[in-house]
Amino acid sequence: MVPDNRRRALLDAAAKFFGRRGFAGTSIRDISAEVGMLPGSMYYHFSSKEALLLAVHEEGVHHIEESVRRALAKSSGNPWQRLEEACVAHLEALLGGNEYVQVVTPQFTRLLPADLSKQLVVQRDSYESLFATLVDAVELPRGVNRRLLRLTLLGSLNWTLIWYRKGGDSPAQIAQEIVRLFRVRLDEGSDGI
Amino acid sequence: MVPDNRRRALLDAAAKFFGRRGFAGTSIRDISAEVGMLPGSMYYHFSSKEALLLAVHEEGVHHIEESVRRALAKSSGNPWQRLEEACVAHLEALLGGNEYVQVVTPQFTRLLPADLSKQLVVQRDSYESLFATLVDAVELPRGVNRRLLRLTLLGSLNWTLIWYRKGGDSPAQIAQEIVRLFRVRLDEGSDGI
DNA sequence: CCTACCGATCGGTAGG
DNA sequence: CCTACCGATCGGTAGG
Repeated sequence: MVPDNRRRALLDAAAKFFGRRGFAGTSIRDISAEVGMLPGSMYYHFSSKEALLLAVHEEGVHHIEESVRRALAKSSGNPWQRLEEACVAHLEALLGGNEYVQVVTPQFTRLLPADLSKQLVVQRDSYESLFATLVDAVELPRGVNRRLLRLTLLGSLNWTLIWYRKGGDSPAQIAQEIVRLFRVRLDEGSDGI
Repeated sequence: MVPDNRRRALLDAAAKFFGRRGFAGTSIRDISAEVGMLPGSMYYHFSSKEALLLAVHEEGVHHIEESVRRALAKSSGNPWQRLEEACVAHLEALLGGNEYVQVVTPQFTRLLPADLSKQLVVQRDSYESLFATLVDAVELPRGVNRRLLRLTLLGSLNWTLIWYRKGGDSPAQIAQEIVRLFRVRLDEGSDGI
């Protein structure tokens, strides 16, 4: 029965500002004012600005990872279908409106001080290896660079954060179309065409 | 015979810091110290921190655009070949070590104040429409979303900034492999297979 | 370009 | 969580 609504509110506000203005571009005063708190009071809930970001990032990773794990738990398809379902879940989490996920991208991390950046990478680690496992399971024709496929597929999905606007195709449709862009021919390797 | 070495040095230092730490994460003092100048002296060369960024960004866009235009001027291939050559030139400019180009990406722009962000988008405008023209010229099978292809291809290329390290495949090889990932099957539409 | 400086804002803290 | 405050740093300027 602990009323950590204040902590929750701080996290929400931090996610919003960090995602839109970046870490350096956001002040403790921005965040605390958003929740009607005085700047110093934030330090009752978090030990530092960096600790706040770590908490936001962890929750963002968790949100995406759970979305994908749920999708995979329901899936019984072949490797290509599982990969596609994972991509759909990934994009639904990424574009679904959750503010925390905006902070879960290497482009965001790259601008941070090295030590802070490393801690975020650790938080993403298990999710990224999950994704690698899915790509590894897929059959490919000889000569296709599996690592490049993984990086390019993930990059294409994450890049939607830049251009996606509500009102057009749904995140799920976009993910399916993107996977199809890669899959169609590559998939033939396993069909023997 | 104007010795604008100092202006040049400021631009170089700004490109370096903006690219690595972001706009908000870089101070005038970082930049001026890098070139052995006092903070106030920068304002003799540029009217504001924003003006400095605008100049860096403009040069970054110019660098990429010229690389692509040169490649296209030499090219006499079909639309797919021209698109591939443009992608190669794009990636060679992006990964070739020029510090200015790190600032030429929507992910960087997204964190900026809206009015500044808009000015950068204007600077990128002509280059992006050049790229759109190339994608428009390519033959595609029915059902392939041309806009999505363009966004995904460009996203894949730009995403290499995240993971590219010297020592592996060259930027040109990576660009060719990425285009092939998209092209192989899509291209068949025009071959009637 | 330097000197010398401005007011504003920064992340963070002591004490309650 | 607020009060009250700290030293450091910020973008920028006047005057030369």
